[in-house]
Amino acid sequence: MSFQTAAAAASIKCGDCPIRHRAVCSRCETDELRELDGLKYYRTIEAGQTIVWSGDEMDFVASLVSGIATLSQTMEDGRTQMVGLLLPSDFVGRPGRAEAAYDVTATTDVTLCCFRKKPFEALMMRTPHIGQRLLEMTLDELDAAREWMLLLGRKTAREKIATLLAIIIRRDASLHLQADGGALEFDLPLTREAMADYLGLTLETVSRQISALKREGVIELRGKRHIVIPDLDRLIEETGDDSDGGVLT
Amino acid sequence: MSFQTAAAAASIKCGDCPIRHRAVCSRCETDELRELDGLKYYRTIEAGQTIVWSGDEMDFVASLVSGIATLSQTMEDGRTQMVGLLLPSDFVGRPGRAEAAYDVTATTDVTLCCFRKKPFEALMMRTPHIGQRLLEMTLDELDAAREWMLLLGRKTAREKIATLLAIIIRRDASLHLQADGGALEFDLPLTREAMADYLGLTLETVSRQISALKREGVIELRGKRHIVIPDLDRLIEETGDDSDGGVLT
DNA sequence: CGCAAGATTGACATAGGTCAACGTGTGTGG
DNA sequence: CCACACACGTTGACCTATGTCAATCTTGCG
Repeated sequence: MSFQTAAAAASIKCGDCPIRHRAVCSRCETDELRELDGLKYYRTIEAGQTIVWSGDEMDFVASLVSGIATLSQTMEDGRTQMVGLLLPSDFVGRPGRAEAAYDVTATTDVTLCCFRKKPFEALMMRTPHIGQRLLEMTLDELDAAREWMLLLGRKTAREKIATLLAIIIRRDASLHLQADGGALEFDLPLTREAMADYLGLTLETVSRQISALKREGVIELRGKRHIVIPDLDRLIEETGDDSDGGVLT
Repeated sequence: MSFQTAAAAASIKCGDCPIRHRAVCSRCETDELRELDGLKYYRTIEAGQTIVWSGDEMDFVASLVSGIATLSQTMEDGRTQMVGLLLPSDFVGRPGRAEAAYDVTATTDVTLCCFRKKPFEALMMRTPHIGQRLLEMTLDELDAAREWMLLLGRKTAREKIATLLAIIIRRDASLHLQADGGALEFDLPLTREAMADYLGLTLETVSRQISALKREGVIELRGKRHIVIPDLDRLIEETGDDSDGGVLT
């Protein structure tokens, strides 16, 4: 497991932090921020590296500053299921728990803003704003997990793929908004295997369904990872969800 | 939707409440309890009735006092997936959200301890103990949801059934502890259809797998709903989980 | 250039879904 | 007190979506 302290990142002041308004610390006042500023330290992890293994002692919690990481569980015989996708501003670790419950793996290069667990927990007791925000974030994650349960339990392979693509777009849309009428496009941040682990499929099925969607014109591929959606409504029909879904509204 | 105020239940003082030490209010001090006592009202729902429909305006939150309820999501074409099982002390509703996100259905007769949402939210702002406990409970639910994602995405039908039985036993064990060496037994609180909705299977598959487990002596049936486990380790082997699993330890 | 790592595709196997018939048991009304 | 209806459960025959195994293609990189 390789990591290093990011010399450059270490100098970021919380006030300038890119995830300032979305992370656990988003509700903190100036003086609370100052305290966090003193506690925090940055850590960077290269793409492909595992950040923590399930069962490891975990003496820190963190906010994901940049990059993408996955939470996954693996059975003894190797079957694995992704149980969460961590994006910038998401929280890693659980206050009040000593051991990691899941494997956390960096999908791209990742920067974490870490806090040693004990001081963080102490701060949390003194600072209701942090607990409040963490509750809100946890409730959102619970909703996402439950939406995923519907996908895993009841959707077909094709619906699963379409849903994943739609979710990635929805997320992307909230950042670099694109022309409404025009074609949407984005880079898949996941390998076929990672997609399979997320969707409860095999990579072969993922590959076949992507090919099928391409053949039928629902999506276009530019290279293996870059996807173009000529007609978003068409894609959304394929997800099996209620037609609206609140995308881009 | 039929419900009524439980005249008898209405007189329960928080101090005597059966879920006093596990629910959202578990950390509250005497004076905080007094305040809750003033806010709360009881509501009972008969087995089979739906408590709220997904999308409904929801102007209350509640603790489940007795009985069992389910959270589920249904797709337009009728496919449904249970996304949570609510047991006594579990919390219903989400502070800060106006509409219910899931159908909540009473599986058995159910008693709720309700709070109108606005006053409860206000109380939560003033009383960190409630938010803290709710965070803890939400984190536990998130873990449970993620464990269920592994089951839905990667387990075989047989493993799914065995896991469900093991979970019910684990829960039961924490109440009426039974002789360690002796056979464990319990009543299934769910129909085959509800089990299927929980496990992402059809009821036929559930029925077949239960028959198979019976045929092979992993379980015994007394009537349709009462289950006897002659050898717990044997059942746990069938779940596909790590051998220990922390059951009864 | 030539190999890995990722991705695609094909042939085939199978777990679980679907449709349909048949049990079982319990509460209700004649 | 019977019977019969209805909800729940079981079982069978068959089908299909997805998994498995294996060969081949593509592409970026040392």
